[in-house]
Amino acid sequence: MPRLEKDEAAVLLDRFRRYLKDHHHPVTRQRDLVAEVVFLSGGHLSVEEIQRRLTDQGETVGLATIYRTLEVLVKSGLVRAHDFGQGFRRYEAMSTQADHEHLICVRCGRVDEFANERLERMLGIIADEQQFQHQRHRVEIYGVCRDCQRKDFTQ
Amino acid sequence: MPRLEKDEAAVLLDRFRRYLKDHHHPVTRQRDLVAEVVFLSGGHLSVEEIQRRLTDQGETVGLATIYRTLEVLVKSGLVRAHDFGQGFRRYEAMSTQADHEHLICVRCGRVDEFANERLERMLGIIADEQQFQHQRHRVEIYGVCRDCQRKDFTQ
DNA sequence: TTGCCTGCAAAGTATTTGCATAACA
DNA sequence: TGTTATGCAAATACTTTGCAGGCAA
Repeated sequence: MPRLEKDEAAVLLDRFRRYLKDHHHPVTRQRDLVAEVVFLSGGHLSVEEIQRRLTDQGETVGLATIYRTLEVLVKSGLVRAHDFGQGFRRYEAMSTQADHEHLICVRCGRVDEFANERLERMLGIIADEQQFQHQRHRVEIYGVCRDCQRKDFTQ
Repeated sequence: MPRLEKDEAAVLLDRFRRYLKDHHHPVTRQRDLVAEVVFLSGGHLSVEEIQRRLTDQGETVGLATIYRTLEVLVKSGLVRAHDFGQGFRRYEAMSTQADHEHLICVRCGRVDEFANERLERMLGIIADEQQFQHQRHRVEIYGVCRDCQRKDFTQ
């Protein structure tokens, strides 16, 4: 599971600040805080989880501001939005790592990642065959994660 | 693009009626109407589109009833629900055809299908490698469809 | 100083639920 | 006749928007 290093989070945060400046958007305390939480986590956070982490840090940022900051982060290309069909979105830092896809546990909701070059290539070829101009794709495998399989045995 | 034949729609409707009877759920006019629209279309309909088609037929079915009927249809296994990240769900008849994946046009929202056995096999293997118990998956390719590419040229 | 940001509350969108009435078996 | 469905309206969950006041450049 690729978790972002503290160094990488710092790099991303720097890029975000530069992005804001380049686009004449003020760099504010709230934007910094939200971005930092997403970059440091490296996981797939919901807005609720982001707000909880901020609260745990003793910071208060309004929900609307979190949503608005995430919008900017997505536009900047530093964060990616996901909809895993759970009724809300999840946000993920776009580190320098390669493209990856997701494994979603239907029991516990945990989201893991995997990367597979052959798969990526195959999708490009399939799109070509259909004369479809490929931009991006989404591959999600739903099932039971290792931990939840273990629980089946225990019980 | 596999569109369902009228005959196949009739078969599916029959199965749905039997499913209702087997589960001691009344077969009502509204359930019949909603199921028929989905089975005959063969596409990927939103609830709004389903209601519009019913209205066009001169039938009035309440929104809540459409949602409740779709829930039963999904439980019966005759219809599949999709979330293509457009802010609402789409529903598709599960014909006898093989598993397939989707191509979603980011311009016009059109949804096309493709089937690829090698891809299906590869996903099973990837899940195994990750010790993940594969149940189902979702592969979506986002980009520009043939028609919208053509429009680029014209303009 | 000027303009964009923030937080609150209100609005919005897709979907679900409660309840009185109506339809199926 | 006894369930269960239906339709309306209200509720819900997540997200977006309007606006008055507050920071960043």
